Amino acid sequence: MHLIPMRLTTFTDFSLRMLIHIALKPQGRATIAEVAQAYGISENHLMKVAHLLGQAGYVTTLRGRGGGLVLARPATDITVGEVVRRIEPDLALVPCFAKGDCVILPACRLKHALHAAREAFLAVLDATTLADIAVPDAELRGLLGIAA
Amino acid sequence: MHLIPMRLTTFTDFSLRMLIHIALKPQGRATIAEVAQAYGISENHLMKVAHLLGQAGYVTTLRGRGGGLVLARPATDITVGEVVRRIEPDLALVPCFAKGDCVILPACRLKHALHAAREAFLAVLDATTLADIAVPDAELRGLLGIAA
DNA sequence: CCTAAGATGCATTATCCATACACCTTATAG
DNA sequence: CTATAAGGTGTATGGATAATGCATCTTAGG
Repeated sequence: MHLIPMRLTTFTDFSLRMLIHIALKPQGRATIAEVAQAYGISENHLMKVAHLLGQAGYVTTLRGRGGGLVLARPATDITVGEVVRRIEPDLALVPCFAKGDCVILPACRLKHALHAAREAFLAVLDATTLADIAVPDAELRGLLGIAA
Repeated sequence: MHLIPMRLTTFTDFSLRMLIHIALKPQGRATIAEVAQAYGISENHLMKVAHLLGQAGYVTTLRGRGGGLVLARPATDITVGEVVRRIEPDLALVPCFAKGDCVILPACRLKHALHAAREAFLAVLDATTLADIAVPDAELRGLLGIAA
């Protein structure tokens, strides 16, 4: 038996917000400072998010003047499930005995149910693409202060 | 947009373990001290768990000598999903704007996807009963030190 | 070569949960 | 009727983890 920490951290939250923001920009380019301001969140933290998104191959990061972030793959090709799996640290398949503190592990049936439930959770997110959640309508752009 | 803290706390973990333990006992009765010892977990914490399980109507708590905990409903009637929904504090439907810190809430499409994913997660657990995960085989009882 | 942008590491702070402790209540045995 | 075994309750402490802040470096245009 074990505990599946399935909390989505703000790190993952910010990752998704950032991708949405970039996808909504007419030219498809945004800077960290711009996203941080739009959502009123920490620029420092966002920088780390941006870096990881770059390393994971979701965005291309451009340094220097006129730089910023650009989607590295089409929005229709990036699923929410994929991003969550990649960004959320504890969603990775961790052996239940990571802490080795459960006695009935070998015979634990709850483990299977929890695993199946988690897969069902991710399956729904796998069916949702960035294009689905970043529809460039006027309302969304308005709320984010993005000119059409 | 928001963040769904879907981590299962040890509180929920203990709740399920405790229910399993009671269900596995030949006479269907267990004490807090006994369960705490079997799993090597905090008796203090377990006591709060036991109390909540009692309030939620899953067990009947009996004070005094010869007391302990007894299932208040048949194991085939208690689903894991039901317990998780009841015990996990943040799984309750919290408005996304609980913190009021997200700008695009009104137009947020990610919200819907996350909500659907959570429902899929719980649906799997709804299909699992306590009887399914507390099968009284020799292995499980052996690991818990429960005599048949 | 100045400035705008991201990269990186470290330190600090905040949050939340698990745990411990202290004391109370209930009930049965003898 | 008292001792003891059980659960009930509230407060306080500690620890893990994550969010944040700060300092410094690197890269690229103009």
